[in-house]
Amino acid sequence: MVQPATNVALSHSAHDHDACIADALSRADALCRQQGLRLTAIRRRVLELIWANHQPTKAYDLLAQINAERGNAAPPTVYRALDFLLEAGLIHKIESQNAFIGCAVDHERNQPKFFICRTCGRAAEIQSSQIDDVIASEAEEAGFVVDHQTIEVDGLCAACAASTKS
Amino acid sequence: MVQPATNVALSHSAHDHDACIADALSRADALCRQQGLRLTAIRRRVLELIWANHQPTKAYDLLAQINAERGNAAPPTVYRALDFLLEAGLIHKIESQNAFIGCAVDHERNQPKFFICRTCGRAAEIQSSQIDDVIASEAEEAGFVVDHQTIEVDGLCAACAASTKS
DNA sequence: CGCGATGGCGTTATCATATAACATTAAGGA
DNA sequence: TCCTTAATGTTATATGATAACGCCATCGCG
Ligand SMILES: [Zn+2]
Ligand SMILES: [Zn+2]
Ligand SMILES: [Zn+2]
Ligand SMILES: [Zn+2]
Repeated sequence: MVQPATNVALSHSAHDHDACIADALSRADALCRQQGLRLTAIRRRVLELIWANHQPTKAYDLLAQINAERGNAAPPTVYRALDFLLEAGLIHKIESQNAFIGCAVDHERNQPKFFICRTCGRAAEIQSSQIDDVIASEAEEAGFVVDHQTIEVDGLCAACAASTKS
Repeated sequence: MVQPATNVALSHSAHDHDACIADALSRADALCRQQGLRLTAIRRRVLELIWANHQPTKAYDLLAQINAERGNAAPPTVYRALDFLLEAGLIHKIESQNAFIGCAVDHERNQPKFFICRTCGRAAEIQSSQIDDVIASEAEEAGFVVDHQTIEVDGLCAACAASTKS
């Protein structure tokens, strides 16, 4: 079972990170098998790097990490992998940072949304559907048909807020 | 009195656009006078262009519009004006589009948030504080201290939805 | 008034992010 | 096998944003 992402992602306490990455990859494998998508070597490696970083990660940083191990890939290599992963719902883009982060959330009834700590850089995807409900009702009222949401809340996570308190 | 921005901005019906621009500029003049900020010629012109476009506008488009009339400004000219206007709260950045839009909203008790129509390109800043309230309570629960929000809801405005209907 | 401090702007160069276009290779089905 | 399609490689370029430096206008002060 996946724990609420909020806790793991924003927590500063240690966790079994290898297992965390492995879980994400096996979920990805399962999802792709089930949907007839091809999680090729590059795509899988990009996803793995994103999870390994465990923070919103920039495309060119991924590119550098890839090139450190396999030679000289060009930007399209990474961007195509990112496009695939986005499309498959395996990652999200953090628009306010031009960065990408892994998704461990079920989006049947809610859209992606994030708390992002400006101090430690961690981003937590939160799953509550309350925000979606309010947006839906506001949209309804305005006759607006919702397609996609970008919700990124910047601030201080609990741990960083605590250590800031003079 | 400023009407709720939602209606004006997403409405496809005509409005007195010259007055709309003039209002925005006079509000900006007042705010800057009051806060001891200098709304210089360039800054004012950039703000005017943003309002004239009445849609999220890209920095390099503004640059082109400026250059069409005054010669050859360089990117920093526009970006510095944009930084000033953002800082002053006179415009917002639409992160999902790397574009900028004028603000006609009172942000005492709520943070910027937008409905953006993918068909007509219009963006409406909505003022409801319900969304802020829910986010605040979710944040509270997680011990997260909110600093800034990026809320951009993409979809179809009422007018475009109506004309799409089969 | 003369002077120095500051802020705004011009200019050049460069960095950062993302995609277009086309060639090549790999995978999968008849 | 051979054909089709999807994925990847490769080169070039588009698009978005900032660093760094110098000049000049504005303003406070002696
Ligand atoms: Zn997600
Ligand atoms: Zn933190
Ligand atoms: Zn606003
Ligand atoms: Zn529309």
